[in-house]
Amino acid sequence: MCKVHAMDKAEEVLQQMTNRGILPNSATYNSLIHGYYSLGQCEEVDRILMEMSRNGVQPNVVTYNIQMDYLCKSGRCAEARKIFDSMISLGPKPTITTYNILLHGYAMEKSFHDMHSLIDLMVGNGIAPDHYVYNILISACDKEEMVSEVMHIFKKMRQHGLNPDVATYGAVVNLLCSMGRMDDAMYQYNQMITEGLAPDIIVFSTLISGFCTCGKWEKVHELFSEMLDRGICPNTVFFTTIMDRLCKNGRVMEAQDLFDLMVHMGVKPDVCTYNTLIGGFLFIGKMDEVRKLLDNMVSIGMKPDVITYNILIDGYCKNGRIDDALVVFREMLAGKVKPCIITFNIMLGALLKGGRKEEAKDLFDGIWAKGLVPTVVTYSLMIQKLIEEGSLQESDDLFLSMEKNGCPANSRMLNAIVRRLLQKGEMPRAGTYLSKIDERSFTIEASTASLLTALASVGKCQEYKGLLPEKYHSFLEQGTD
DNA sequence: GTAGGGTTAG
Repeated sequence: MCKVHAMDKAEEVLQQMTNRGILPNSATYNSLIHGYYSLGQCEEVDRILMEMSRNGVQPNVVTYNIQMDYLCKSGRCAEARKIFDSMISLGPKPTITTYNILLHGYAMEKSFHDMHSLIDLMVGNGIAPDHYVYNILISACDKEEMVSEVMHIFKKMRQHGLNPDVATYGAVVNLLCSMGRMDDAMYQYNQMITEGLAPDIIVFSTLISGFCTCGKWEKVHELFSEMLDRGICPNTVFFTTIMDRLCKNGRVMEAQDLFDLMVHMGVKPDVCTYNTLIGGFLFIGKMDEVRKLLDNMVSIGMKPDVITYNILIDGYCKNGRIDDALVVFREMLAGKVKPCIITFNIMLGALLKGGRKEEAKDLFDGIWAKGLVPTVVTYSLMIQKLIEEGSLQESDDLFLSMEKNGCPANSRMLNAIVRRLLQKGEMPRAGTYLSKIDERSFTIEASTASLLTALASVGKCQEYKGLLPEKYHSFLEQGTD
């Protein structure tokens, strides 16, 4: 019942069992906690946790895993890590699932350093990596230069006695398709069939999206019939995935055609489908089409959700209509779809970019009153603006208070700060933040490195060397060639 | 019994 989100029914059963003197245990409560988290109802989770402790039922490893998974998927890995650390020191002992949940969280924020040190810790604690570990690693790779890395991991897993499964191939095919390397993707697809694995709907949607993006319609049709021949029915996610890829490539009218096709085939669009298409029309600035879709949504009884609003606000901002975005934002504050931290991040970013710092500052200060927690992205936006306008003491203070509030900077944020400081010619401070990248074993991004190189080429190499950590001197020297 | 990976929107 929890899995199908029939929480009222589940609560009823809980009530019945209690009435008959059958005491719920951790597994009973875990089912409810998982159900409420997947509906985003954290107050209900807190209520269950209180009830658990009142009845003397201890949370077990699964309880913590569920909580960690929720935190990681909400972009709050730092908080999940705290639970993990307390499990290491006080128990219950993390299982391979616990490691994988955190690993996936780090993968979502592309913290490769954290991923690798977690795998080291796991192996050090006597747990051998399984399929999940390898598949998470592969799916975190999303850049051209990572293809060889992925192929390496691919080989390595076989050496450890784990044969790639459908999800492994799915991740590899996805990477190749996103690089536009359709021939290589098809090679892997054929390879997987040779190994006796049955391609599923995800593999087909990935390949078909790839061919749609490059307009190879004959391959699209070929794969689509092969999918049907294998008895796989296209579903909502399948169509939405392809529509998203089309929209991102500016082929919004083709996405619209697909929308019509899915309706024609009797596959029901969901909120995500509408949001995808709305985002597409905003991207090409067709506001009348956006309006039509919103009306259409409401007319069939589908409710726009927080993401619909975020897409709208973001779209208005990107079309230079910040005041229209603010109107929507205020509607949210007053209405029943409450803004989330991402809504704030979008609005903050747009106000700062538009030079409206005072309004941004007020918005930032109001986050806590809405019961929301700022993320690295939120702080990063504010800090970069402070640097840009030269309020360096203030930016340092905000950085410190951020980390003190349990939100440690990640690699991307530190790199962004260093780039801003370099652009402002603030070498000693850039040096300080470069050292933080080093201390935390993060790596310097290509764009940061090339900025260092470019700066050195204006002839101040020696002067800069005294201000930056020695490790980065080679970038300066490249600039003097 | 309850928890984890590869396609979809901010």
